[in-house]
Amino acid sequence: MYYIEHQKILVSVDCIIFGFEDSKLKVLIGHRKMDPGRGEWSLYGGFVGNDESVEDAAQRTLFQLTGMRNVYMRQVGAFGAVDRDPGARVVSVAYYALINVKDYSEELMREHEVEWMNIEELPSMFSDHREMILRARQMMQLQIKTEPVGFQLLPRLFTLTQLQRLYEAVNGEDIDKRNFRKRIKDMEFIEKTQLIDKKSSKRGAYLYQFNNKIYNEDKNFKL
Amino acid sequence: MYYIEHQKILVSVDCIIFGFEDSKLKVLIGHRKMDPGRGEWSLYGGFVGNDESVEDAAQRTLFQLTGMRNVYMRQVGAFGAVDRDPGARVVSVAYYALINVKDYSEELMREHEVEWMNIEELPSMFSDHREMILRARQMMQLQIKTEPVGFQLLPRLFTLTQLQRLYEAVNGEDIDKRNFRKRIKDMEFIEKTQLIDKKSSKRGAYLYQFNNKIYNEDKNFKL
DNA sequence: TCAAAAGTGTTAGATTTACACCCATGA
DNA sequence: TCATGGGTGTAAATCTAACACTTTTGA
Repeated sequence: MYYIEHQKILVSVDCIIFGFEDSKLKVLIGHRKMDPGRGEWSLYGGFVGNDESVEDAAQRTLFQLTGMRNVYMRQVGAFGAVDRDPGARVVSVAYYALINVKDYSEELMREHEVEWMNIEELPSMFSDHREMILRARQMMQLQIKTEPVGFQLLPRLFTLTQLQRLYEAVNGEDIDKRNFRKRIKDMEFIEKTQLIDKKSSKRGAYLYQFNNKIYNEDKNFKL
Repeated sequence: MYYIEHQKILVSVDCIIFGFEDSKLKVLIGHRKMDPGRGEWSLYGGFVGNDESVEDAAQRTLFQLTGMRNVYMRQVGAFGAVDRDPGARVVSVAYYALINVKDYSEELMREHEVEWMNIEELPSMFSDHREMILRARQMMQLQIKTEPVGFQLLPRLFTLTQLQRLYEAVNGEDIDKRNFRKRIKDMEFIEKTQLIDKKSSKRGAYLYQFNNKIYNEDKNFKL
């Protein structure tokens, strides 16, 4: 074996799981179930095993929490302050994931005792978890401007108002409705269906869907 | 102690050191001096000790190689494939740094047997070091559009042509000279001095400098 | 009947892009 | 004297931002 003279360190992953509900960007957090720090608000995380990649560990952790696979996930970065975890030296790699709130069963939420917290109203949290969330949000804000990732947070069929509220929630500022719709119309991969949503208004609104095949033809997204 | 049931892993840092010379973006790489992989093209790296943050380890590693402190550095991310290092399981956190080629002594270059490699002509490299460099470059390309980090790669005094060549090298495409200079003129924190550089042309060109104090007043940068 | 959300175009201003010639100097 | 890099302005096209009213329908 090589590098034997060097010190090994615990490596963990933490999942920042974003969801969108009631026109608000939310993040899934719970109360820490182990010492030290038991009871504090915390991200859901796990340790990286010797025989799994860091990426796989993040996917596995997300699966444990949500039962979902093939979820959109991106690395936020490594957090490596010496005293970031009061229990031991742990270097953690944060990932953010985008899921549709409706796909996450309330049953699992109760089982893991996690809840959707409004991103604008984060409590103080265990270790550096709050900074992780803020960094993840910054990255997501950049990402969502140039790649069609917002659809991960919506149901397959969505109204234009929902889509607009999503962008407003992520970026934290209002968007002009007419300008927004004009830009959407230019994107052929956001397809209008003939279905009408009657839940959100009396009049009803057309439902749209993201067509990934068309998007892949020229990947021309800008919002 | 907590978390005792979990496995510890070697954590390393790798430094992607960018420089700018002969109108080309370059990266400092050398031949690996240890087994396994001895002799392969490699980034300069080091292991993270138990009592230093990952960030500090990166700064320390950079200092070992260049003798420089207070260098502009940003994390690229964690690389965690199980078999990325043939010697052992190692999770590595990559950082990129921007330095002025002139500040790096040829003596140290010889001592560490590293050289400036054109970013467009990267050889195949040890482990995932090539991917690290490519990711670092992508991040740098984004960064340099909205923050005045390019000056880190230039001497304190520079000509507008040098600055333009730098942006061309980073983004890999030519820029119109008149449009470029128009944009520069709008930025008050890029100050014209009365000094003339005679090295690069017979006529001579005015030297400019970045004024960080003025920049901090309203941080309005866009290129 | 009225409150609430859906839907729809135009215009002024700002920004971006394309483009060509003269200048100063050392070799 | 000429080759080399330094320096300069304008106009067309594109993009962005601001703005208000009509429609539909369930309560």
